[in-house]
Amino acid sequence: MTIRLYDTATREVRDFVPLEEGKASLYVCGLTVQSEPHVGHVRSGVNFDVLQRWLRFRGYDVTFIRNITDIDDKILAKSAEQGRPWYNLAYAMKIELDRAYSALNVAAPTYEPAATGHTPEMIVMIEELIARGHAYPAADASGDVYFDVRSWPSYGELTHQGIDDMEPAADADPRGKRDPRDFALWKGRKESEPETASWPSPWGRGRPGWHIECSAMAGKYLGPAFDIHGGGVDLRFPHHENEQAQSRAAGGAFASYWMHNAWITTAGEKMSKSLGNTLSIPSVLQRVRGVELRYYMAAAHYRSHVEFSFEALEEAAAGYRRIESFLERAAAALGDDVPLGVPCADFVTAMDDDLGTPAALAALFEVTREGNKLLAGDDLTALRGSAGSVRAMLDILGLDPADPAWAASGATTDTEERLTAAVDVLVAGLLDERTQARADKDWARADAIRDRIKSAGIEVTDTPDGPTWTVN
RNA sequence: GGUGGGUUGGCCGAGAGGCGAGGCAACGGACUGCAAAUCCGUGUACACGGGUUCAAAUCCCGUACCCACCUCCA
Repeated sequence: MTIRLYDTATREVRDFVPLEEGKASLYVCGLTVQSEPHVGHVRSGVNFDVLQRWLRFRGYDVTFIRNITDIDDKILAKSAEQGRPWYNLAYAMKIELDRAYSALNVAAPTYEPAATGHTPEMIVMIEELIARGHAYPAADASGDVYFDVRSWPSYGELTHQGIDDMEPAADADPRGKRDPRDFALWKGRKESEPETASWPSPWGRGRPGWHIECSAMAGKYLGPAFDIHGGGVDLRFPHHENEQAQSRAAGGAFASYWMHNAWITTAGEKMSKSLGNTLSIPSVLQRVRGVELRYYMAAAHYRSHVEFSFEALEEAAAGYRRIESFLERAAAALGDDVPLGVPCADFVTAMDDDLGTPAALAALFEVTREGNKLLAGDDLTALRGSAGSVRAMLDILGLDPADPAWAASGATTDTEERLTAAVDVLVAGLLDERTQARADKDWARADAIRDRIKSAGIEVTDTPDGPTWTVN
Protein backbone atom coordinates (compact mmCIF):
# COMPACT_ATOMS: atom_id res chain seq x y z
CA MET A 1 0.00 0.00 0.00
CA THR A 2 1.34 3.40 -0.89
CA ILE A 3 0.41 6.88 0.11
CA ARG A 4 -1.96 8.53 -2.31
CA LEU A 5 -2.31 12.29 -2.50
CA TYR A 6 -4.62 14.66 -4.30
CA ASP A 7 -2.57 16.70 -6.73
CA THR A 8 -4.08 20.06 -7.61
CA ALA A 9 -2.16 20.18 -10.88
CA THR A 10 -3.65 16.95 -12.24
CA ARG A 11 -6.87 17.18 -10.23
CA GLU A 12 -6.70 13.60 -9.13
CA VAL A 13 -5.52 11.40 -6.32
CA ARG A 14 -2.19 9.90 -7.35
CA ASP A 15 0.25 7.43 -5.84
CA PHE A 16 3.01 9.29 -4.08
CA VAL A 17 6.24 8.42 -5.85
CA PRO A 18 9.12 10.49 -4.50
CA LEU A 19 11.98 11.63 -6.68
CA GLU A 20 14.37 9.79 -4.44
CA GLU A 21 13.32 6.53 -2.86
CA GLY A 22 12.74 6.72 0.86
CA LYS A 23 12.92 10.51 0.92
CA ALA A 24 10.26 13.17 0.74
CA SER A 25 10.92 16.85 0.17
CA LEU A 26 8.22 19.29 1.08
CA TYR A 27 7.87 23.04 0.66
CA VAL A 28 4.97 24.89 2.23
CA CYS A 29 4.21 28.56 1.84
CA GLY A 30 4.08 29.94 5.33
CA LEU A 31 2.58 33.20 6.39
CA THR A 32 3.24 36.83 5.81
CA VAL A 33 4.03 38.03 9.30
CA GLN A 34 2.01 41.21 9.38
CA SER A 35 -0.60 40.62 12.11
CA GLU A 36 -1.47 38.29 14.94
CA PRO A 37 -2.36 34.83 13.68
CA HIS A 38 -5.98 33.70 13.87
CA VAL A 39 -7.41 30.18 13.56
CA GLY A 40 -7.60 30.43 9.79
CA HIS A 41 -3.92 31.21 9.49
CA VAL A 42 -2.71 28.16 11.32
CA ARG A 43 -4.75 25.57 9.48
CA SER A 44 -2.08 24.95 6.88
CA GLY A 45 0.44 24.65 9.70
CA VAL A 46 -1.62 21.89 11.31
CA ASN A 47 -2.57 20.14 8.06
CA PHE A 48 0.94 19.98 6.69
CA ASP A 49 2.28 18.98 10.08
CA VAL A 50 -0.03 15.97 9.89
CA LEU A 51 1.26 15.24 6.37
CA GLN A 52 4.81 15.46 7.56
CA ARG A 53 4.13 13.15 10.51
CA TRP A 54 2.39 10.64 8.26
CA LEU A 55 5.26 10.62 5.77
CA ARG A 56 7.66 10.02 8.64
CA PHE A 57 5.49 7.23 10.05
CA ARG A 58 5.51 5.64 6.60
CA GLY A 59 9.27 5.59 6.72
CA TYR A 60 10.22 8.60 4.64
CA ASP A 61 13.16 10.75 5.48
CA VAL A 62 11.39 14.11 5.30
CA THR A 63 12.92 17.47 4.48
CA PHE A 64 10.33 20.09 5.25
CA ILE A 65 10.81 23.75 4.39
CA ARG A 66 8.20 26.29 5.43
CA ASN A 67 9.04 29.91 4.72
CA ILE A 68 7.86 33.14 6.19
CA THR A 69 7.36 36.30 4.19
CA ASP A 70 8.81 39.12 6.21
CA ILE A 71 8.68 41.97 3.71
CA ASP A 72 5.70 43.02 1.61
CA ASP A 73 3.31 45.91 0.97
CA LYS A 74 1.11 45.17 3.95
CA ILE A 75 3.96 44.95 6.38
CA LEU A 76 5.22 48.30 5.15
CA ALA A 77 1.76 49.88 5.32
CA LYS A 78 0.98 48.55 8.79
CA SER A 79 4.30 49.41 10.29
CA ALA A 80 3.97 52.95 8.95
CA GLU A 81 0.52 53.18 10.54
CA GLN A 82 1.84 51.89 13.82
CA GLY A 83 4.86 54.11 13.72
CA ARG A 84 7.43 51.40 14.12
CA PRO A 85 10.07 49.91 11.84
CA TRP A 86 8.75 47.28 9.44
CA TYR A 87 11.31 44.75 10.64
CA ASN A 88 10.14 45.18 14.20
CA LEU A 89 6.53 44.49 13.21
CA ALA A 90 7.50 41.47 11.14
CA TYR A 91 9.70 40.10 13.90
CA ALA A 92 7.09 40.60 16.61
CA MET A 93 4.42 38.87 14.53
CA LYS A 94 6.84 36.07 13.74
CA ILE A 95 7.23 35.47 17.45
CA GLU A 96 3.43 35.43 17.84
CA LEU A 97 3.19 32.91 15.05
CA ASP A 98 5.78 30.68 16.69
CA ARG A 99 3.77 30.81 19.90
CA ALA A 100 0.60 29.83 18.07
CA TYR A 101 2.34 26.94 16.34
CA SER A 102 3.80 25.63 19.53
CA ALA A 103 0.47 25.97 21.35
CA LEU A 104 -0.91 23.67 18.67
CA ASN A 105 2.02 21.28 18.69
CA VAL A 106 2.93 22.12 15.10
CA ALA A 107 6.42 20.70 14.81
CA ALA A 108 9.19 22.95 13.60
CA PRO A 109 10.09 22.32 9.96
CA THR A 110 13.58 21.32 8.91
CA TYR A 111 14.21 24.99 8.27
CA GLU A 112 12.17 28.15 8.16
CA PRO A 113 13.77 30.59 5.75
CA ALA A 114 12.68 34.22 5.53
CA ALA A 115 12.41 36.19 2.33
CA THR A 116 14.69 39.02 3.39
CA GLY A 117 17.59 36.64 3.90
CA HIS A 118 17.51 35.39 0.33
CA THR A 119 17.76 38.36 -2.00
CA PRO A 120 21.06 37.15 -3.54
CA GLU A 121 19.39 33.87 -4.57
CA MET A 122 16.46 35.78 -6.02
CA ILE A 123 18.72 38.08 -7.98
CA VAL A 124 20.58 35.15 -9.50
CA MET A 125 17.29 33.62 -10.51
CA ILE A 126 15.96 36.84 -12.00
CA GLU A 127 19.14 37.27 -14.02
CA GLU A 128 18.74 33.75 -15.33
CA LEU A 129 15.16 34.52 -16.36
CA ILE A 130 16.24 37.69 -18.14
CA ALA A 131 19.02 35.80 -19.92
CA ARG A 132 16.54 33.19 -21.09
CA GLY A 133 14.16 35.84 -22.37
CA HIS A 134 11.43 35.30 -19.80
CA ALA A 135 11.86 38.49 -17.84
CA TYR A 136 12.66 42.12 -18.48
CA PRO A 137 13.47 45.24 -16.51
CA ALA A 138 10.69 47.78 -16.79
CA ALA A 139 11.13 50.36 -19.54
CA ASP A 140 10.37 53.18 -17.12
CA ALA A 141 12.79 54.24 -14.43
CA SER A 142 11.00 52.30 -11.68
CA GLY A 143 13.68 49.67 -11.22
CA ASP A 144 11.00 46.96 -11.43
CA VAL A 145 11.63 43.66 -13.17
CA TYR A 146 8.73 41.66 -14.59
CA PHE A 147 8.13 38.11 -15.66
CA ASP A 148 6.95 37.98 -19.25
CA VAL A 149 3.95 35.63 -19.19
CA ARG A 150 3.64 35.63 -22.99
CA SER A 151 7.11 34.16 -23.24
CA TRP A 152 6.10 31.08 -21.31
CA PRO A 153 3.62 29.03 -23.36
CA SER A 154 2.50 26.79 -20.53
CA TYR A 155 1.64 29.72 -18.29
CA GLY A 156 -1.64 28.86 -16.57
CA GLU A 157 -1.03 25.10 -16.55
CA LEU A 158 -1.26 24.69 -12.80
CA THR A 159 -4.69 26.26 -12.52
CA HIS A 160 -5.82 25.30 -16.01
CA GLN A 161 -6.45 28.77 -17.26
CA GLY A 162 -5.65 30.45 -20.54
CA ILE A 163 -3.91 33.80 -20.37
CA ASP A 164 -6.49 35.42 -22.59
CA ASP A 165 -9.34 34.28 -20.38
CA MET A 166 -7.87 35.94 -17.35
CA GLU A 167 -9.33 39.16 -16.19
CA PRO A 168 -6.58 41.76 -16.14
CA ALA A 169 -6.33 43.22 -12.68
CA ALA A 170 -8.50 46.29 -12.68
CA ASP A 171 -6.53 48.05 -10.03
CA ALA A 172 -3.10 46.99 -11.11
CA ASP A 173 -0.73 49.77 -11.91
CA PRO A 174 0.39 48.89 -15.43
CA ARG A 175 3.68 50.74 -14.83
CA GLY A 176 6.23 49.35 -17.23
CA LYS A 177 4.49 46.05 -17.96
CA ARG A 178 4.34 44.66 -21.47
CA ASP A 179 1.22 42.72 -20.59
CA PRO A 180 -1.05 43.52 -17.68
CA ARG A 181 -0.69 39.92 -16.50
CA ASP A 182 3.06 40.17 -16.18
CA PHE A 183 4.04 40.04 -12.54
CA ALA A 184 6.82 41.66 -10.56
CA LEU A 185 9.96 39.67 -9.81
CA TRP A 186 11.70 42.65 -8.29
CA LYS A 187 10.22 45.91 -7.13
CA GLY A 188 12.28 49.04 -7.36
CA ARG A 189 12.35 51.14 -4.23
CA LYS A 190 9.88 53.99 -4.09
CA GLU A 191 10.76 57.30 -2.45
CA SER A 192 7.99 56.80 0.07
CA GLU A 193 9.43 53.53 1.33
CA PRO A 194 12.03 53.21 4.05
CA GLU A 195 15.63 52.78 2.96
CA THR A 196 15.88 49.71 5.21
CA ALA A 197 13.21 47.97 3.16
CA SER A 198 15.45 47.80 0.10
CA TRP A 199 18.35 45.68 -1.02
CA PRO A 200 20.98 46.28 -3.67
CA SER A 201 20.45 44.67 -7.07
CA PRO A 202 21.64 45.08 -10.66
CA TRP A 203 18.46 47.13 -11.23
CA GLY A 204 19.02 49.45 -8.31
CA ARG A 205 17.81 49.19 -4.75
CA GLY A 206 14.56 47.36 -4.36
CA ARG A 207 12.75 44.48 -2.72
CA PRO A 208 11.53 41.04 -3.73
CA GLY A 209 8.37 40.43 -5.66
CA TRP A 210 6.19 38.06 -3.68
CA HIS A 211 6.44 34.96 -5.86
CA ILE A 212 10.16 34.91 -6.51
CA GLU A 213 11.04 34.41 -2.87
CA CYS A 214 9.42 30.98 -2.71
CA SER A 215 11.00 29.87 -5.97
CA ALA A 216 14.41 30.99 -4.74
CA MET A 217 14.10 29.43 -1.29
CA ALA A 218 12.61 26.17 -2.52
CA GLY A 219 15.43 25.97 -5.03
CA LYS A 220 18.08 26.70 -2.46
CA TYR A 221 16.99 24.16 0.13
CA LEU A 222 15.29 21.48 -1.93
CA GLY A 223 16.93 21.81 -5.32
CA PRO A 224 15.44 22.43 -8.78
CA ALA A 225 13.04 19.51 -8.36
CA PHE A 226 11.28 18.35 -5.23
CA ASP A 227 8.27 16.29 -4.25
CA ILE A 228 5.45 18.27 -2.69
CA HIS A 229 4.53 21.93 -2.63
CA GLY A 230 1.75 22.99 -0.29
CA GLY A 231 -0.22 25.99 0.83
CA GLY A 232 -3.73 27.41 1.16
CA VAL A 233 -6.18 27.20 -1.76
CA ASP A 234 -6.07 30.92 -2.27
CA LEU A 235 -2.42 30.64 -3.21
CA ARG A 236 -3.05 28.47 -6.27
CA PHE A 237 -3.38 31.56 -8.35
CA PRO A 238 -1.49 33.73 -8.77
CA HIS A 239 1.15 32.74 -6.27
CA HIS A 240 1.73 29.08 -7.08
CA GLU A 241 1.07 29.49 -10.78
CA ASN A 242 3.74 32.17 -10.88
CA GLU A 243 6.18 30.23 -8.76
CA GLN A 244 5.93 27.28 -11.07
CA ALA A 245 6.17 29.39 -14.22
CA GLN A 246 9.28 31.24 -13.12
CA SER A 247 11.00 28.19 -11.67
CA ARG A 248 10.37 26.12 -14.77
CA ALA A 249 11.26 29.00 -17.06
CA ALA A 250 14.56 29.16 -15.19
CA GLY A 251 15.17 25.52 -15.95
CA GLY A 252 13.98 23.60 -12.89
CA ALA A 253 11.30 20.91 -12.81
CA PHE A 254 9.93 22.29 -9.53
CA ALA A 255 7.22 20.44 -7.56
CA SER A 256 5.90 17.00 -8.53
CA TYR A 257 2.74 17.31 -6.41
CA TRP A 258 0.71 20.33 -5.38
CA MET A 259 -1.40 20.18 -2.26
CA HIS A 260 -3.79 22.87 -1.09
CA ASN A 261 -5.68 23.08 2.16
CA ALA A 262 -9.14 24.66 2.26
CA TRP A 263 -10.16 27.63 4.37
CA ILE A 264 -11.64 28.05 7.77
CA THR A 265 -14.28 30.74 7.56
CA THR A 266 -16.76 32.36 9.87
CA ALA A 267 -20.35 33.03 8.85
CA GLY A 268 -19.50 31.90 5.35
CA GLU A 269 -16.92 34.57 4.88
CA LYS A 270 -13.21 34.42 4.81
CA MET A 271 -11.54 35.31 8.00
CA SER A 272 -10.27 38.70 7.18
CA LYS A 273 -7.36 40.07 9.04
CA SER A 274 -9.45 43.07 9.90
CA LEU A 275 -11.98 40.95 11.77
CA GLY A 276 -10.43 41.79 15.06
CA ASN A 277 -8.84 39.47 17.53
CA THR A 278 -11.82 37.36 18.66
CA LEU A 279 -10.45 34.47 16.68
CA SER A 280 -6.81 35.03 17.42
CA ILE A 281 -5.11 31.94 18.73
CA PRO A 282 -4.63 33.22 22.28
CA SER A 283 -8.24 34.23 22.55
CA VAL A 284 -9.58 30.93 21.21
CA LEU A 285 -7.28 29.14 23.63
CA GLN A 286 -9.12 30.76 26.50
CA ARG A 287 -12.11 28.62 25.53
CA VAL A 288 -10.45 25.31 24.71
CA ARG A 289 -7.03 23.77 25.13
CA GLY A 290 -4.53 23.77 22.29
CA VAL A 291 -4.90 20.04 21.81
CA GLU A 292 -8.64 20.45 21.43
CA LEU A 293 -8.28 23.19 18.82
CA ARG A 294 -5.85 21.01 16.94
CA TYR A 295 -8.26 18.08 17.13
CA TYR A 296 -11.00 20.28 15.69
CA MET A 297 -8.77 21.21 12.78
CA ALA A 298 -7.51 17.69 12.18
CA ALA A 299 -11.00 16.16 12.34
CA ALA A 300 -12.09 17.72 9.06
CA HIS A 301 -10.46 16.64 5.83
CA TYR A 302 -7.77 19.14 4.84
CA ARG A 303 -9.45 19.85 1.52
CA SER A 304 -12.83 20.56 3.10
CA HIS A 305 -13.96 24.02 3.91
CA VAL A 306 -14.63 24.43 7.63
CA GLU A 307 -17.15 26.86 8.95
CA PHE A 308 -15.69 27.82 12.30
CA SER A 309 -17.98 28.01 15.31
CA PHE A 310 -17.35 27.77 19.00
CA GLU A 311 -20.26 25.32 19.25
CA ALA A 312 -18.62 22.91 16.83
CA LEU A 313 -15.30 23.47 18.56
CA GLU A 314 -16.77 22.55 21.96
CA GLU A 315 -18.38 19.45 20.46
CA ALA A 316 -15.08 18.38 18.99
CA ALA A 317 -13.41 18.96 22.34
CA ALA A 318 -15.97 16.67 23.99
CA GLY A 319 -15.08 13.93 21.52
CA TYR A 320 -11.40 14.34 22.16
CA ARG A 321 -11.91 14.18 25.90
CA ARG A 322 -13.56 10.80 25.54
CA ILE A 323 -10.44 9.41 23.91
CA GLU A 324 -8.25 11.14 26.42
CA SER A 325 -10.16 9.84 29.42
CA PHE A 326 -9.94 6.30 28.07
CA LEU A 327 -6.17 6.68 27.97
CA GLU A 328 -6.12 8.02 31.52
CA ARG A 329 -8.20 5.13 32.85
CA ALA A 330 -6.16 2.63 30.88
CA ALA A 331 -2.95 4.01 32.38
CA ALA A 332 -4.47 3.72 35.85
CA ALA A 333 -5.57 0.15 35.19
CA LEU A 334 -2.19 -0.81 33.78
CA GLY A 335 -0.48 0.90 36.66
CA ASP A 336 1.96 2.41 34.24
CA ASP A 337 2.25 4.78 31.33
CA VAL A 338 0.75 3.47 28.14
CA PRO A 339 3.51 2.73 25.63
CA LEU A 340 3.13 3.79 22.01
CA GLY A 341 1.67 0.89 20.07
CA VAL A 342 0.59 0.18 16.53
CA PRO A 343 -2.14 2.05 14.60
CA CYS A 344 -5.02 -0.14 13.51
CA ALA A 345 -5.26 -1.16 9.85
CA ASP A 346 -8.28 1.02 9.06
CA PHE A 347 -6.44 4.05 10.35
CA VAL A 348 -3.48 3.36 8.10
CA THR A 349 -5.70 2.79 5.08
CA ALA A 350 -7.55 6.03 5.75
CA MET A 351 -4.38 8.07 6.16
CA ASP A 352 -2.80 6.59 3.05
CA ASP A 353 -5.82 7.72 1.10
CA ASP A 354 -5.01 11.43 0.80
CA LEU A 355 -4.76 11.93 4.57
CA GLY A 356 -8.30 10.80 5.29
CA THR A 357 -8.31 12.05 8.85
CA PRO A 358 -12.13 11.78 9.26
CA ALA A 359 -12.08 8.06 8.49
CA ALA A 360 -8.88 7.70 10.50
CA LEU A 361 -10.61 9.19 13.53
CA ALA A 362 -13.58 6.88 13.03
CA ALA A 363 -11.11 3.98 13.25
CA LEU A 364 -9.56 5.52 16.33
CA PHE A 365 -12.97 5.73 18.02
CA GLU A 366 -13.60 2.06 17.24
CA VAL A 367 -10.43 1.09 19.05
CA THR A 368 -11.33 3.41 21.91
CA ARG A 369 -14.69 1.69 22.32
CA GLU A 370 -13.02 -1.73 22.32
CA GLY A 371 -10.57 -0.46 24.87
CA ASN A 372 -13.33 0.84 27.11
CA LYS A 373 -14.88 -2.62 27.08
CA LEU A 374 -11.54 -4.19 27.98
CA LEU A 375 -11.31 -1.80 30.90
CA ALA A 376 -14.13 -3.73 32.52
CA GLY A 377 -12.28 -7.04 32.21
CA ASP A 378 -8.90 -8.33 33.29
CA ASP A 379 -7.11 -8.90 30.00
CA LEU A 380 -4.36 -6.39 30.58
CA THR A 381 -2.40 -7.46 27.54
CA ALA A 382 -5.32 -6.70 25.26
CA LEU A 383 -5.94 -3.45 27.09
CA ARG A 384 -2.31 -2.46 26.67
CA GLY A 385 -2.65 -3.21 22.97
CA SER A 386 -5.74 -1.05 22.53
CA ALA A 387 -4.45 1.84 24.58
CA GLY A 388 -1.07 1.72 22.85
CA SER A 389 -2.77 1.74 19.49
CA VAL A 390 -4.91 4.72 20.42
CA ARG A 391 -1.84 6.58 21.62
CA ALA A 392 0.07 5.80 18.44
CA MET A 393 -2.76 7.08 16.26
CA LEU A 394 -3.11 10.24 18.31
CA ASP A 395 0.63 10.73 18.11
CA ILE A 396 0.55 10.62 14.32
CA LEU A 397 -2.09 13.33 14.35
CA GLY A 398 -0.02 15.35 16.82
CA LEU A 399 -2.71 14.81 19.47
CA ASP A 400 -1.03 12.48 21.94
CA PRO A 401 -2.01 13.76 25.40
CA ALA A 402 1.31 12.53 26.76
CA ASP A 403 3.28 14.65 24.30
CA PRO A 404 5.48 17.01 26.35
CA ALA A 405 4.46 19.77 23.94
CA TRP A 406 1.09 20.03 25.69
CA ALA A 407 2.62 20.14 29.11
CA ALA A 408 4.70 23.10 28.04
CA SER A 409 1.74 25.12 26.88
CA GLY A 410 -0.38 24.33 29.92
CA ALA A 411 2.40 24.63 32.45
CA THR A 412 1.12 25.12 35.94
CA THR A 413 2.75 27.65 38.16
CA ASP A 414 4.06 26.96 41.64
CA THR A 415 1.19 28.93 43.09
CA GLU A 416 -1.31 26.83 41.20
CA GLU A 417 0.32 23.67 42.41
CA ARG A 418 0.23 24.84 46.00
CA LEU A 419 -3.40 25.85 45.64
CA THR A 420 -4.28 22.47 44.19
CA ALA A 421 -2.55 20.74 47.08
CA ALA A 422 -4.36 22.95 49.57
CA VAL A 423 -7.76 22.31 48.02
CA ASP A 424 -7.00 18.62 47.93
CA VAL A 425 -6.44 18.56 51.68
CA LEU A 426 -9.67 20.46 52.35
CA VAL A 427 -11.75 18.41 49.96
CA ALA A 428 -10.22 15.17 51.21
CA GLY A 429 -11.58 15.87 54.70
CA LEU A 430 -15.08 16.36 53.32
CA LEU A 431 -14.79 13.33 51.11
CA ASP A 432 -13.80 11.20 54.10
CA GLU A 433 -16.95 12.32 55.85
CA ARG A 434 -18.99 11.51 52.77
CA THR A 435 -17.38 8.10 52.41
CA GLN A 436 -18.33 7.37 56.00
CA ALA A 437 -21.88 8.57 55.33
CA ARG A 438 -22.08 6.30 52.31
CA ALA A 439 -20.79 3.40 54.33
CA ASP A 440 -23.61 4.13 56.78
CA LYS A 441 -25.99 4.31 53.81
CA ASP A 442 -26.86 7.82 54.93
CA TRP A 443 -27.49 8.97 51.35
CA ALA A 444 -29.00 12.30 52.33
CA ARG A 445 -25.88 13.29 54.19
CA ALA A 446 -23.60 11.98 51.45
CA ASP A 447 -25.44 14.00 48.82
CA ALA A 448 -25.47 17.08 51.02
CA ILE A 449 -21.69 16.94 51.30
CA ARG A 450 -21.34 16.45 47.58
CA ASP A 451 -23.64 19.42 46.92
CA ARG A 452 -21.65 21.55 49.29
CA ILE A 453 -18.42 20.73 47.46
CA LYS A 454 -20.16 21.31 44.16
CA SER A 455 -21.26 24.77 45.27
CA ALA A 456 -17.56 25.61 45.42
CA GLY A 457 -17.26 24.59 41.77
CA ILE A 458 -15.77 21.17 42.42
CA GLU A 459 -17.23 18.05 40.87
CA VAL A 460 -17.01 14.78 42.81
CA THR A 461 -16.97 11.49 40.94
CA ASP A 462 -17.17 8.09 42.61
CA THR A 463 -14.92 5.40 41.20
CA PRO A 464 -14.26 1.84 42.34
CA ASP A 465 -11.05 3.18 43.89
CA GLY A 466 -12.81 5.88 45.85
CA PRO A 467 -13.99 9.39 45.08
CA THR A 468 -12.05 11.87 42.95
CA TRP A 469 -12.57 15.56 42.37
CA THR A 470 -12.09 17.97 39.51
CA VAL A 471 -12.59 21.68 39.18
CA ASN A 472 -15.58 22.40 36.99
C1' G B 1 -16.16 36.61 -18.86
C1' G B 2 -12.61 32.49 -17.11
C1' U B 3 -11.20 28.58 -13.42
C1' G B 4 -12.43 25.66 -9.31
C1' G B 5 -15.30 24.05 -4.89
C1' G B 6 -19.86 23.36 -2.31
C1' U B 7 -25.44 22.29 -0.62
C1' U B 8 -25.68 15.25 3.67
C1' G B 9 -29.86 13.76 9.87
C1' G B 10 -31.06 18.34 15.81
C1' C B 11 -25.52 19.85 15.17
C1' C B 12 -20.42 18.73 13.28
C1' G B 13 -18.60 15.85 9.50
C1' A B 14 -17.10 11.41 5.98
C1' G B 15 -18.44 8.71 1.69
C1' A B 16 -18.90 8.66 -4.17
C1' G B 17 -23.65 3.18 -7.93
C1' G B 18 -26.26 -1.79 -3.84
C1' C B 19 -24.97 -2.81 2.82
C1' G B 20 -26.97 3.97 7.58
C1' A B 21 -18.46 6.21 8.50
C1' G B 22 -17.61 8.46 12.91
C1' G B 23 -18.27 12.26 16.66
C1' C B 24 -21.53 15.66 19.58
C1' A B 25 -26.48 16.11 21.40
C1' A B 26 -31.16 13.47 22.54
C1' C B 27 -33.99 9.21 24.13
C1' G B 28 -34.33 4.01 26.15
C1' G B 29 -31.63 -0.01 28.65
C1' A B 30 -27.36 -2.18 31.61
C1' C B 31 -24.03 -0.76 35.60
C1' U B 32 -24.23 2.72 39.97
C1' G B 33 -27.47 4.07 46.67
C1' C B 34 -28.12 8.45 43.27
C1' A B 35 -24.92 10.72 39.87
C1' A B 36 -20.61 10.82 36.45
C1' A B 37 -18.02 7.73 33.21
C1' U B 38 -18.56 3.34 30.30
C1' C B 39 -21.18 -0.32 27.42
C1' C B 40 -25.70 -1.88 24.52
C1' G B 41 -29.71 -0.01 21.68
C1' U B 42 -32.74 3.86 19.01
C1' G B 43 -32.23 7.73 12.99
C1' U B 44 -35.56 5.59 7.12
C1' A B 45 -30.04 12.45 5.99
C1' C B 46 -28.01 13.52 1.20
C1' A B 47 -30.65 21.51 -2.30
C1' C B 48 -34.57 21.10 -6.37
C1' G B 49 -36.52 18.98 -11.29
C1' G B 50 -35.79 15.44 -14.93
C1' G B 51 -32.97 11.17 -16.89
C1' U B 52 -29.70 6.51 -17.09
C1' U B 53 -29.80 1.83 -14.22
C1' C B 54 -32.40 -4.22 -11.68
C1' A B 55 -30.38 -0.46 -8.08
C1' A B 56 -28.60 6.80 -7.56
C1' A B 57 -26.75 10.82 -1.92
C1' U B 58 -23.12 8.85 -5.56
C1' C B 59 -23.48 8.87 -12.89
C1' C B 60 -25.88 12.35 -16.88
C1' C B 61 -28.86 16.90 -18.16
C1' G B 62 -31.08 21.18 -16.23
C1' U B 63 -32.33 24.75 -12.13
C1' A B 64 -31.56 27.41 -7.54
C1' C B 65 -28.54 29.16 -3.82
C1' C B 66 -23.57 29.68 -1.48
C1' C B 67 -18.23 30.15 -1.67
C1' A B 68 -13.09 30.78 -3.53
C1' C B 69 -9.43 32.60 -7.13
C1' C B 70 -8.47 35.78 -11.68
C1' U B 71 -1.27 39.20 -10.51
C1' C B 72 1.49 41.04 -3.45
C1' C B 73 -5.12 36.91 0.67
C1' A B 74 -3.63 31.53 4.81
